[in-house]
Parts: sequence; C-alpha cells; structure tokens
Amino acid sequence: MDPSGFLPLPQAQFHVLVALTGGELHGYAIMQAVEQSSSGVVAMGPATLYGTLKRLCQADLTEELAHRPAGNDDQRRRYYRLTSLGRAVCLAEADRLERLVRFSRANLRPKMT
Amino acid sequence: MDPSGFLPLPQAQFHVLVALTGGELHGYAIMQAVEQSSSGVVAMGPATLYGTLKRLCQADLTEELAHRPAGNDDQRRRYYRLTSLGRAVCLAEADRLERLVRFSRANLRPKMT
DNA sequence: TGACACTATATCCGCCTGCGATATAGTTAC
DNA sequence: GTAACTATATCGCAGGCGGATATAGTGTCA
Repeated sequence: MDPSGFLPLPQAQFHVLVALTGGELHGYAIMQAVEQSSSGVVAMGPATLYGTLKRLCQADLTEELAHRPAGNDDQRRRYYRLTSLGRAVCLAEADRLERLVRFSRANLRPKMT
Repeated sequence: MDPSGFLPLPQAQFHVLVALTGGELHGYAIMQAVEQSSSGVVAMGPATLYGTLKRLCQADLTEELAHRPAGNDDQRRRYYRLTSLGRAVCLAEADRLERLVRFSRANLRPKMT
C-alpha cells in the first residue's frame, strides 16, 4: 500500500509512531516516551493516546502484540508495535517534515554575506 | 514573549508561517506556495487558509501590511508577513520537528553492521 | 493487613481545528 | 462580452485533541 496517502499525518499519530520506532511498547510507556523525547513540550494525556492508538490500529499502522513479551510481570499491559506499513508511513512523514524544515531554514537564515 | 508557549504548533499554522518566511505574500499566493512547497501533498483550501490566517494574526504571529507593496495592481489582494514573534515561533517549531525527525531516523535506520 | 502512591487502560464530553462546498466579485484574455 | 482565473470570505460538519474522570492492578512500607 502507498504510504503517501496517509500524509500529512496528524501530529499525535506521528508522535506515537516515532515512539514505537524504538521497539514495542505498552500504552503508558508511550505516553512517557513522547513526553521525554519532546523534553516535556508535548504532554500527551490518556485520552489522546488511547484514541490515537485506536485509530492507528484501525489504519493498520500499528498492531497489538498477540502475546506479551517474555519475562513481563504486569498483566494489565497491552503492547503495540509498528506494522511494516506504519514504518513506511513514519519514514515518509519524516521526509516530508524534513523538507519543510529545510525550506524554512533556508529562508530564515539567509546568512549569505 | 516566549515562543515555546506556542508549541506544538498546529500543522496548518506552521505551513503558513513557513510560506511567509520567503517574504510577504497575499492569501491566494500562500495557498499556492503551500501546495507547491509540499509537492502537492498538502492541499490547503480557502477555508483552512483564511481561518488559519485569522488565528495567526490574533496571536500576533503574522500581521497584515498597512500598505500594499509598490507597483502592485490587483486591488483585492491583502498582504501578510511574519512578525518577529512569528519568526521566532517558526524557528522554534522547526527545531522541535527536526529533533523529532532525527530521533525517528536514528531508530528506523540502524544500519550499524 | 491496611493504606497510599503509582501504574495502566479506558471513556465521556467539549473545544478547536481542518476542510469541502459555496458565495461574491474583481481581473485577464480572447 | 463572456469565460476562465484570481482573490477573499464564510457556513457547517467531521474529526482530532485533551482535561477530567473512572476503574482497577501493583508495589511499598509500616
């Protein structure tokens, strides 16, 4: 499937995908990862997280693990990971944003003497 | 004023700010600039544009020019430009996004052999 | 054992944003 | 003069975002 059809990705969805690039995580850990990786700038509460997660799974960008990782204790945790499609979409969105950032930089820093 | 209070910026607002980094533009030209600079990926219609522009001006991130640029013909055009605050916010948002993109890249391309 | 803080998932509900559709009218080209 | 394009503007709905809240399992410490 073509990743470009998902672009531009809603911000919350991109944050969750990025958090999952590091490997499978459960919901609560995703919230913390987003908050940490953004230095506290992006505070994602439970409503945003679980709503976003539901949309991502319905769109087949993420999926829940059938079995919890070995050696795990807390029964309540539900683990999620990127699908290959989700990975592709995440890359495509990162490309798009990078181009946008570069474009703005080129104009905002015209330090050509 | 502190630019970080505006982050994370809604996507449409960031697109408009970025379009204005190249210099003052009128509304219609902003729509075209956004569409072009995103290679047609982001299609911004009039409702999104003028609504966004209104919010940006109320937040003092952009402002309308009092007098139209010299040598201009079309009386209908209303020109906008970044305020210094808008410029700072645009830079801050670009920084935030770049960090996010780099983080995802570091995880998605672990080509360390 | 009981109490308390923390972890973890989940949903309600309202606000704001995004956007397709549409309206209006000035400008350009032929 | 008329058709296509430029240009601004708003309505109204759909959807994402997020604070507040609910529920309950887990860990700790006395």
